[in-house]
Amino acid sequence: MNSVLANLKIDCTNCRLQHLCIPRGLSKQDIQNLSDLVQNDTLVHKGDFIYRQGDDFYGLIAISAGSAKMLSTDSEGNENLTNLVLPGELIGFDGVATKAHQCSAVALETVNYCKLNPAELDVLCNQFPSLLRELFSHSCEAITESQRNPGHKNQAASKKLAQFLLALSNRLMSRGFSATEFNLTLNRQDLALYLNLTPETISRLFSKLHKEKIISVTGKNIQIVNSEKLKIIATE
Amino acid sequence: MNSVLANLKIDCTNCRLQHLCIPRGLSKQDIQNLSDLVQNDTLVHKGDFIYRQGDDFYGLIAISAGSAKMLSTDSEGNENLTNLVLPGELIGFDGVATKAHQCSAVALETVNYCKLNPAELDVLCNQFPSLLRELFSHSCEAITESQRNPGHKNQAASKKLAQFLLALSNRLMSRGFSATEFNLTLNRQDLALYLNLTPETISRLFSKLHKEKIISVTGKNIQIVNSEKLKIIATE
DNA sequence: CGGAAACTTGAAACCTTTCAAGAGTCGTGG
DNA sequence: CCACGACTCTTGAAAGGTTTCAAGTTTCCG
Repeated sequence: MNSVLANLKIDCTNCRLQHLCIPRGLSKQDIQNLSDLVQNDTLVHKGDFIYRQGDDFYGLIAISAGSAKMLSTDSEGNENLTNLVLPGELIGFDGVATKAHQCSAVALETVNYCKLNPAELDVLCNQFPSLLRELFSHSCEAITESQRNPGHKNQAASKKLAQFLLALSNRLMSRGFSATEFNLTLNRQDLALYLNLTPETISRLFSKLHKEKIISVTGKNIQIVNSEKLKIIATE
Repeated sequence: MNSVLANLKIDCTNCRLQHLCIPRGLSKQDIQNLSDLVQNDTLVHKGDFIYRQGDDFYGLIAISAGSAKMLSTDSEGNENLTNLVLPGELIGFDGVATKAHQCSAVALETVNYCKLNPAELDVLCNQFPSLLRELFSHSCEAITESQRNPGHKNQAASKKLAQFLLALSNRLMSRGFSATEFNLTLNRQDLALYLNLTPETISRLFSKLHKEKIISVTGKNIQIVNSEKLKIIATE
């Protein structure tokens, strides 16, 4: 590893995810103000909880590396997987209104994250309205997203899976990763929870898409072989 | 109608929905500040659009009377019904981040609404951080809600319908309406869109619940006859 | 009052789930 | 480094529930 690079302090002013994270659209001065409030680069391992449903509000968190899943247990005790979180995305909004988290965030692999603590969020609210405005914008975007893409509609299972794979491919590409080959950090059970299917159905669909040479599946390694056909399946 | 009451100007400081709407948790001074920025009581009729998907951001809107549905057409041209909106609820967040609305809001009956215009939202952002903070809190709540209750999970159709009816009953009750008898402002087609079922299935379920004397259905008039049994169906 | 739209009801088809069993993968310990 | 055990994944067959297609009935509104 390059030790010069390794010693550079990473903060918001030089983060490679600026265009996705809170700094998006902010002035240099605002990014500096933000950077002074943010706690950078906490590391957690696969399976660790970043926060748990029921915890006191832990802060707004930006995933800087790795991926995480959002879990929420409803009043009947059923566990739902509500989101897959990639680098540059913000989580923690579920603890703002009630001061206690309504979801759990679990690392799917080694994860680095930055955090704006509750106290610093208050500082920001009082002193830097433009930053708060940006956070407001982020949260509104999350609403729109979760309302417009209720990924769990009663569509054909193959359509839901194709849409998931294409969306993931796009999200990975916009983060600088390969759009055609990637590692699925969710296992079949988690993916089934997310898409409202059973693990068996997921497995059958993967096999079918593999046989048809539309994707190549080797365990969690996925290659998109024929994205055109995949798009056709995604639109039916 | 009582003319004295009718002539009283309704604003945020005397609104009966204070406990649900933006003023929730604000100081008297903040409510006054808010009230000065809000445009009160616009009236629209059944079928009218409050705003359309694609419109420039129209403002944050609080429904003060009546009900509305939120529609969004996805990239494939399929129309989804993402929400039923009741008095005291805020809409318009879908236009904040992009400055253009990602959903349409359509009145299901005569609707009155109050509006915080984009320009006033900016004033608020710069001058009254505590109000902006409250809005941020509202938007975070909406995220939590839409992520935790993806009302359209692949559950038994009867369970989804029972859950919908019970949730609607609770929401109406907390707004001062009857919890056991109400008018369904959504038609079967809209309800089917919302629950991800077909109108035929909705119709069959209503007939079944009616025969079993769990609810009484006469067109759009719904009475909850046996809420205990309905709760059992809702939890399976 | 009449026509269009919304709603209801029936029967068959289709797709996912469920249940079951076997195959593959991973990590730990000998 | 290999072996074992647990867990995950795959595959098959049957069952069940919603959708689809179709036709009839009711409601609403001009």
